[in-house]
Amino acid sequence: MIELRHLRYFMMVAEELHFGRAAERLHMAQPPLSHQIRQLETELGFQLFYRTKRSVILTDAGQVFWGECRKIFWQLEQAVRTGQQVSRGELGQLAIAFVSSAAYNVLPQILRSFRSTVPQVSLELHELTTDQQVQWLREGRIDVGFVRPPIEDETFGCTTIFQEPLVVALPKAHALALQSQVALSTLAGESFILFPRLLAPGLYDQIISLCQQGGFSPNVVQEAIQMQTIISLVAAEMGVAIVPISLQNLQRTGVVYRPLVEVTPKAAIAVVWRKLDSSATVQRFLEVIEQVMQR
Amino acid sequence: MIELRHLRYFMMVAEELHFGRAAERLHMAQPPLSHQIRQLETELGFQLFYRTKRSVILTDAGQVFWGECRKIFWQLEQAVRTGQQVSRGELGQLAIAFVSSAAYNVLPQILRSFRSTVPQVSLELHELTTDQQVQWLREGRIDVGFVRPPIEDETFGCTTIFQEPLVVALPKAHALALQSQVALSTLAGESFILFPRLLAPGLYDQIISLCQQGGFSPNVVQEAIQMQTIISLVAAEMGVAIVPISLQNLQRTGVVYRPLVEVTPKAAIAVVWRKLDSSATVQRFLEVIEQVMQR
DNA sequence: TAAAAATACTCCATAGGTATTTTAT
DNA sequence: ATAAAATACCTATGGAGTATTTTTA
Repeated sequence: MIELRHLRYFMMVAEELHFGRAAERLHMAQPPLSHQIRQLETELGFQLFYRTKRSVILTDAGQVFWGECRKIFWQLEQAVRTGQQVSRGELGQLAIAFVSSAAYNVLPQILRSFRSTVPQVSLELHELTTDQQVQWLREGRIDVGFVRPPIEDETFGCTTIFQEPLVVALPKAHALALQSQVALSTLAGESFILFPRLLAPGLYDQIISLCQQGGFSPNVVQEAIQMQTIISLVAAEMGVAIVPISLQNLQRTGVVYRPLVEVTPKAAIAVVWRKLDSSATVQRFLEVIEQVMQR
Repeated sequence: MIELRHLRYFMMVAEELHFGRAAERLHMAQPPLSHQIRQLETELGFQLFYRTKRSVILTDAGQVFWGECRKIFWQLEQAVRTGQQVSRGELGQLAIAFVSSAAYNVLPQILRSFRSTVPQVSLELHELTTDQQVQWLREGRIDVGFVRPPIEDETFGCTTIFQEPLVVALPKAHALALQSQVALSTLAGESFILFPRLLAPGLYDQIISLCQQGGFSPNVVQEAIQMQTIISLVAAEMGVAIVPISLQNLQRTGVVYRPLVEVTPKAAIAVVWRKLDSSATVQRFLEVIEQVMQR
């Protein structure tokens, strides 16, 4: 049975064309080296060297075999190297999902930082709602998600990485748009645009309880799934919306953002991943997030 | 130190995902297999399998490493296969030279036959004179030559493979062209076209002594190196020439070939090769020649 | 509790060492 | 005469076997 040892010895003898010197460089004695080469030759079924007692030269077949052996060792190095890279999460692919609003705050920084530390990981991005992300994570279609917490499933790891206050999005022509900040109670009679509770129950409940704190239940006239759509509907004067402050980064003509007079609960964004079977790449990604958050 | 044994074991465990069954298929016991895999993992510096006592699955790095290992084994097979082919002379290249007249008799058959038996040997052909071939052989620029014997050098192997009578090439308008065969003595007064003695001393001497047998020394008015040129000069009515009969295959308008009345010596063609350091490809080539000659 | 991997040890095959011979220059 | 590979024989590392324990589903 051919072993790499045989090939290593062969390469050295082929390089030195001298069994004694080759043995020396291999830190071994000459007779076992001769023996191993002989063994390799019988295993291969052809001569590698043309030996006279005074000189050793490669046969034609030996020369060709030498070239092939180089490829083998190169392949082996490649195998070890890429294996190690994957194990360190430096090579591979990562499927990431995010709620639409995450694209306006944490995501850009994190992705930039991750790409620069491990450029050999290819990314796949999906804009999904919180509940869709939970589903996709379970199915293994994504590896990490940026969601609106809380996440119930105990098999998932989940850390809040970002918190931001809520603001009111108003049509530009709206009377309240003249004020620099808006009191909750003044929104009592307004038409509200909101997303379906299922999509992000945590944030939904925060908004509802905030309204209750202002002494009213919001009159939801329209539901929309994406934050962009909600803002568009505000621009179309369909109503007002309470949204995370980072949505200000989505400047849309016809819409203005105003802070609330009251202290609002913070809308959080969290990373989620499968606690079991999370790859080194995911670990790397989480490390990068931690680093980014510290700054 | 990583050995192919480790990789073979790893491949089997990766295939079975079960140490017991893998060990069975490798005709060995389970504990040493576990041990070898562990050894491989420490050598590599990363985990290949994620093991619970109930199940074995490949890590991401393990999967990648598995793919790389497949390539390694494929490369190894390739190395052995091509080495064997080269050793059998079935793969490689062969530089062949030939005197111009050989192109009209033995060469075509031999090349056809060789190409069909060992199609993976690439051929390089050179039309050279006998003395040039000897030179090129010494310099290693060609591996075999088709020459006009004799060859003095004892380090060369040399076998006559073909013999042919000599004929007279005459201008079509020549008086002797009317005869179906020509007596030597009638050529006594003719102008002769001949090649320089150095190019093929054997054939040259044969022609000269043939003329002497006819009672005259040829009056050489023109020398030419290539047989085609000699025939062209005959066509141009510069003189007559004595040439090997296979030159009849070179039909040139204005030239006719006539046999001699006398029994002529035979012009021979021989193969030459370096006796020392002759590759398997050369051996193969010589075998093919032998076969072709037997038919 | 049962199946499967890991651990602990034992053994022997063989890689590798030493001494010597052979052979080509 | 000498350098270098081959041969003969010996040693000991470590690969593989057996018995047992550990672990988790």
